[in-house]
Parts: sequence; C-alpha cells; structure tokens
Amino acid sequence: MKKTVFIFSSLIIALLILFQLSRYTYISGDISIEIVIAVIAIVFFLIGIYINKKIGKKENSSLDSIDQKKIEELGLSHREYEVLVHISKGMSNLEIAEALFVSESTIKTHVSNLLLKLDAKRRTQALKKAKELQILPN
Amino acid sequence: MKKTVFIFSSLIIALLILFQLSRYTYISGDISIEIVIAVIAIVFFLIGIYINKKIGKKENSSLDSIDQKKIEELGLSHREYEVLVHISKGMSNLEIAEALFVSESTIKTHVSNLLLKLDAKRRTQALKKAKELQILPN
DNA sequence: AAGGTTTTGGTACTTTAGTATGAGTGCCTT
DNA sequence: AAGGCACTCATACTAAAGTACCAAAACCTT
Repeated sequence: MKKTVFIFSSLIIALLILFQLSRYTYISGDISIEIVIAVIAIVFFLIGIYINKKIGKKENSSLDSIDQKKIEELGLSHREYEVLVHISKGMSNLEIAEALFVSESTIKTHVSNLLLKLDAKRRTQALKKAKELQILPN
Repeated sequence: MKKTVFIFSSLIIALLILFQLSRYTYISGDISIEIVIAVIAIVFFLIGIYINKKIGKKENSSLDSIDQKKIEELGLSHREYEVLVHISKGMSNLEIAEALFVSESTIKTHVSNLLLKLDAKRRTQALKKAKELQILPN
C-alpha cells in the first residue's frame, strides 16, 4: 500500500520534471527534440520494468516462504515438523529414526500424530496437504 | 529467442514512428509538445511493464512446466506416469485402482516399475525425485 | 513443586506397500 | 504373421507403514 503510493508519487513528480525540462530545451533550442523524447522514452521504459520487477518479486516470495503461523495453528510440535520435513525428503521411518538418533517406534508415534493433525491417512497425503498449507517448501 | 527478436524489432519500429510523429507535430505545431512527450512516456512505461511480464511468465513457466523429454528418457509409460500423478495427490494404491478402473494388482505392478525407473525405494522418494526431474509440478 | 506438554519408547496388531513371478490380451511395427 | 511393448491381473510373499494403548523421562510454566 505505502509502496504503491510512493511509486505513483514518484511517477507524477518525474512527469512534472520532464515537462519543465522539455519546455526549457524547447525554448533554448540547444538540444534537439528527438533526443529529449528518446531519453524520456528510455526512462519510462526502465521505470516500467522496475515497477514490474518489484511486484513480481513480492508475488514470488509469498509463494516460497513457509507459513510458521499455520504450523502453530495445526498444533504441530517441533519434532513432528522435523519428521514431516524428513518424510518430504522421501525417507523411511527407519531412516528418519537413524537421522534423528531415536528409535523407529518414536518416529511412528510422531508420524501417527502428524497424520492426525494434518487430517491425512497416508504420508503422501500429508505431504500434499502440508504443501497446500504452505508449511513445506515446494 | 524468436520472441526476443520480435520484441526488439517492434521496439525499434515504435521508436522510429514516434520520432517521425514528433517531428511532424513539431513542424505543424498544432499539438503541444507536452502532450506528445506525455504520450510517449506512458507508451514506453506500458511497454516496459509488458515486456517484463512476458519475461516473468517465461521464468515462472519454466519452473512450473513438466519436462516431457525427461519422462521419455526415463522410459516411463503413459500409464506409469498417470499412476505417478495420482500418487502425488496422496492416493493409496486401492484408491488409484478405483480411479483408473483397474485392479490394485495392476497399480502395484505400475508402482513397482515406476520405482525401478525412478531409482526409488518408496513412493515418497519417487515423488521427491520426480519433482527434482521436473516431471511433476511443484 | 505441581501440572501440562513434548519426547521418547515399547508391544501387539492391522493395513498398505512393494517384490517376484508368471501369464493373458491388445496394439503397433517390421 | 511374428515379435516387442504396454497394459492387465493374479498369487504369494516380505517389508514398511500406521494404529492403539501404555508408560516413563524431560521440559517448561505458573
């Protein structure tokens, strides 16, 4: 919101400055009108690119970042989320157990609770839902 | 490549037309120079936005689009790929079987071949690899 | 210190997933 | 027409995954 106002204010100011500049060069006549126009064209062309890039980056970053709030909302504990991340790497319960230095039973407990909290029947479904909820990166 | 050439050609032509237009209005003097400059500024501003959107979409689509060539490289059959897509939706073998109107045995066979071709031990690992290979959308 | 939550782990069991093997059918190509 | 490939399905396993229930230690918090 604030940025949009700033950008449009800058645009209007730039426009006014260019108007004054063009009038000056028109009167003095020491710079050809074609060059002025070319400069204006290039400047606004670059402004257009710049603004679009800003907007594009915002959209991308909102798609990439994981939603910490939603993890809390779901009541996922730190360990459960950790297990979820390992599942997303395609690891088996035993592999996760070894990676986290705990027993396979522990991982099974975590997975079971995980599936309950994510309302999933399978780990693959949990992955799909987690990605939809933005708690796992794509 | 072709699009880039097209865009730059259009840009150069637009520039030439605007030059001629500006000269004409300069000589005839029936349109104030400020309006001409404002029009040029707006036009190039819009051109900048347009080009950037095109480029942005290309970048996004290249990240999103599935790699048909890699599917062929891996030797994945149409049915196997179909099963893979269903797995990525979090479905069980039985659910996939019902969705595709075949027996669970058939799906198991497909999954087995799928895992071999993707060099995966589990379906979750197959999903991870498939996404890395860009044969599944994120 | 008491109480709740998290983390850990076990047993026992059911359900999916995945492997191995064999085999029939249909389609395309040579 | 014959061979190859994709698709289908079955049986019989083995291996994971997931559930249910219980329980103890570790942790924060009030």
